[in-house]
Amino acid sequence: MLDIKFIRENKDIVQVGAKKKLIDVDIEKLISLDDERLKQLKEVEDLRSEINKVSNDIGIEKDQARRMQLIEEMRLVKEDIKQKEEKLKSITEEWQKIMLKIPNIPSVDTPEGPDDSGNVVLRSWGEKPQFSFAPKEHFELGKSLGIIDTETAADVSGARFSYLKGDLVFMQFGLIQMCLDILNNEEILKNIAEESNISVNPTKFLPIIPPVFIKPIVQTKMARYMTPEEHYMFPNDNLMLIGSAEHTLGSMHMGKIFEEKDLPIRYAGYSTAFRREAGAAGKDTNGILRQHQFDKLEMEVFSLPENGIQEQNFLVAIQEYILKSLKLSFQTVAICTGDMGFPDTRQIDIEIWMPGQNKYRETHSADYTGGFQSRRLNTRVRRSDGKIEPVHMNDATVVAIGRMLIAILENYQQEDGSIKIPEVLRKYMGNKEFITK
RNA sequence: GGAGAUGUGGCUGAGUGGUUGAAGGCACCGCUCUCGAAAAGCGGCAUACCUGAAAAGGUAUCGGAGGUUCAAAUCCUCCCAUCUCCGCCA
Repeated sequence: MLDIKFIRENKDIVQVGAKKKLIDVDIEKLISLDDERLKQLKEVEDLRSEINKVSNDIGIEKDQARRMQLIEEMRLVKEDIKQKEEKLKSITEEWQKIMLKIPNIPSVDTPEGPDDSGNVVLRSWGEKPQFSFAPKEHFELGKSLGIIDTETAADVSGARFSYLKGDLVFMQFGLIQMCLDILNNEEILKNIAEESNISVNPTKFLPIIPPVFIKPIVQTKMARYMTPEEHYMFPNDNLMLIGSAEHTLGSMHMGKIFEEKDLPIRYAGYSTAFRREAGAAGKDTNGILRQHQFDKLEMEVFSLPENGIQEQNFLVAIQEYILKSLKLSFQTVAICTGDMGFPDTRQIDIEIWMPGQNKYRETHSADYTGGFQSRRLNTRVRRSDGKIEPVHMNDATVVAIGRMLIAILENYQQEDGSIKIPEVLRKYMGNKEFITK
């Protein structure tokens, strides 16, 4: 969330920012509510102060009669506090509700727009592959090769589940291993940064396998996928399944204060992601594009505020480096105000060209949330001058398994229905060249 | 799942219901000493919020949430986590 002080001092910016994100909030109402809250808070604190003072006096008062009188007086003050506290509590609750609804403010370079039609292509890379035959969609290829089985999965688990089999499994782990090797190599990271003219520390990404369950209260602090319908809930255990490793990576340092010299901290988290896809009924129902369950390698970075944008650019550069290694044609897109995530101040997506579908499809996202999540999580940094402030947080996809497999299947398909394995992946797949029946 | 124990500041570790936001130690920062370092000495060292231009003052926080009390780290209830033993298990 945003800092209430910041909101008070920049109410126009906050109001306009929410409007651009098409989110309806009444900042004026929030501020008048905040005035009321502060007034009430002061009253309660003054009364408490009185009790504290007099209680000390009572402790050293020798005169029994005087003592009893003070105790009686304080008993009355306590009644008064109780009433005022209740009022404060209800005001604070309403205040909090509005605070949680205020989205992060879009960065100045975020394009304005109502929905994905307002997104702006920043750059594109690679030639779209030309085929001498009509390219197939991934589910046809996967089915005929016997490496994707959604039908059995539908019987066993329902729609939007799949069995990935054989070489596709090797490909999944090959991709993950390849990417971990990159993220664990400072030399490569340094080169990626230099080639994109990004000035960041080449600190490696520490690989993490995080929990896939999260407490709902913590999920709220991550401020992503806010409606309960988007999550698998386990009320008996008061737990829910994560929709992304981001949720349990970003919350790893709740309540912690970093030292300035320890930043940036970079993680590469591998986990299964679980999504109910409640709002996507009937959309992308074929194959493995939109699944309830998929594996994903995700980057999460904690940095100094002034380095946040550079970190995001760096994460995007890493994503692009990986796609270039795989020789996949893609475009990098600045997501507009109406399409971006609630906690994001700047969102950049990558879409890979999918020949079977004859369009670009989103495969990667890079979300810069600034201090928005960290303020809720209470993850901060102590600057060298002693000042403490929220750290800035970035998260970004490395490989989202379903979609990356689709991209490879569709782009590397051959006329006979076999799949040529991208060269960089072969060493992770027993030097195999093709996936065949 | 059963039995027991424990949760205090960055770490360690005291703490009888009444100037305890919390002794002592370590770590850290500053100063003195030194050519420099070490050692020693002196001082400083939690976070959030409120008031204030500032100095400063106030409130809250001793795993978490409630409660008792004029007053709670200290008493009560519930929850959570950790440790040990047993059981089960990849």
